[in-house]
Amino acid sequence: MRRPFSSVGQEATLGVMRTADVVRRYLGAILASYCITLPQYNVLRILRGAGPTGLSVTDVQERLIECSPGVTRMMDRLESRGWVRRERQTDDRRVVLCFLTESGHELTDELRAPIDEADTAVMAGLNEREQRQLIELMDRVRAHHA
Amino acid sequence: MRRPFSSVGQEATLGVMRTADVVRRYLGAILASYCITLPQYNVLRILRGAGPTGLSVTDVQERLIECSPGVTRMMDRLESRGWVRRERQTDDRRVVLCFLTESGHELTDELRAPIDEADTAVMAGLNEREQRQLIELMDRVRAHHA
DNA sequence: GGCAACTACTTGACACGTCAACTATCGACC
DNA sequence: GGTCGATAGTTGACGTGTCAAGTAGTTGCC
Repeated sequence: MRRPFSSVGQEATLGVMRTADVVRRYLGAILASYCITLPQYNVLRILRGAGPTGLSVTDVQERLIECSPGVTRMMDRLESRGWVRRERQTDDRRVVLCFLTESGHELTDELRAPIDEADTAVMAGLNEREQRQLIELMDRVRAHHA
Repeated sequence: MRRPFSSVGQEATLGVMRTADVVRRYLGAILASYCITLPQYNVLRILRGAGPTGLSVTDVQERLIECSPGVTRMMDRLESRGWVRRERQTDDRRVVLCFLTESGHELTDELRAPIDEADTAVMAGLNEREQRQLIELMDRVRAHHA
């Protein structure tokens, strides 16, 4: 090893960020062949889960744990590609509801299997018990800061 | 839980990315009070580790696992803030060597303790044994795809 | 010497993520 | 009913990560 870590915490934080980069790049490469990015796919997946009632920009933002300006602009792109439709709520006109279009449903249908496969493949260095262990450890890291 | 995961792999990949976001935001918040970003600090830390011989842009890029264009532009900013000095190597004029300046040394000296503390704090949900376990699991995830 | 292939880096373009500031709307209270 | 504060969303600006294309310099081979 080139770098001597100055603490276990440092090694862990760097490890988490490096591992996330590996995962992101792996999934991103799969999605690139469908001309969509990982953040965009995540939004579509969230809207899909919401069903026909749709979600407000704030709802999507909360599920992404990301700032709302980013969501607005993401929706701009997703709408211009025809995967998302936006509509102002009538009873509270401040709220913008977002829905998956028919085309968006088709895309997420098509992507479900390859992404599921990729999620499994990228974690293939660990068996199922170890993956659950990893999940639990990470859950506790996040829980401690919530 | 709102979202039922369709596989253990999916839960693990989402967990890794969410945990990395938490870590990034936590460390980023500490660094923001020193008017520097996490990626910038990482570059300074790398240059510091290299010592007075400096590092080429490619060397830095390899350690960051990031594309070189990003490194060039990061160096532009770090140089304009006076933390980094660049110099063309004389025996191979394609290579640009990067060095930490005196000011850059002072900043990294000042940041070492608070960042060490933050690395520990952000992982405080796990004891040391668990942190080592997490590190080992993540190492194996990365090793499997290297 | 001269040309071709390669390497190191830079630049342009675009997708994000984030902060600050702004607009539109709602709700509550006088 | 009108004003004030809160809320939902948008826009501008900037740092960053990435791809594609371009430039400068090096090496190898004739």
